[in-house]
Amino acid sequence: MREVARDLVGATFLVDGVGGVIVETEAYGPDDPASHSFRGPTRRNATMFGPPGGLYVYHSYGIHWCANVVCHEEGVGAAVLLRALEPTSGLRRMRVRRGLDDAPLLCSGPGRLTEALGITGEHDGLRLDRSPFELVPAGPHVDIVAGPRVGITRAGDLPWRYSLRGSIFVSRPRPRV
DNA sequence: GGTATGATTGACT
DNA sequence: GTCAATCATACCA
Repeated sequence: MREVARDLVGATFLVDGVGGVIVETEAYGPDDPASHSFRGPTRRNATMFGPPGGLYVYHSYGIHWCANVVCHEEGVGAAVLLRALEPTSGLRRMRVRRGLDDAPLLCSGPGRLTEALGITGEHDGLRLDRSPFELVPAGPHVDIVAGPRVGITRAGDLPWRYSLRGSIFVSRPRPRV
């Protein structure tokens, strides 16, 4: 799933026509203490064990939604967290949903991203290759920076955060350039 | 049934 | 830099 995480950087992701270019992702896999799938299937993470190419959405801190792309590693649940994107389409709707004007603040963080795109728990388990989603692969020349993942309490040393080098749209703890 | 915790964010010192 | 908000989920009894 680290490969998927890298491939997603630079891809264009839209929900109902609203979205942009993915600039930051994180990989969560099997044998990964920080992954929701680590302790086996539960009600929340069931989607992670479902078909690859689905969207895994969960509620975080009782406040935010976080969106992941499901992928499998040897049949075990794995996913890629979408952390940030560069807004390119539907800026107006994003600004209304976020209550902000500043473009770099619209989607620079997993909770912000889902709010701007209108992703909620109702999207959990849906397939990404169907409406309202659109996922356009990145071009061949994507300059990626790898670094430690953000906000986790276990396995914090694994460099499974990937971001677009130099992008101002990545989330707060800026990756080392 | 009860409690601890978190893949975050925004406000405040 | 520090800290509270806020609640679904997971885990334990």
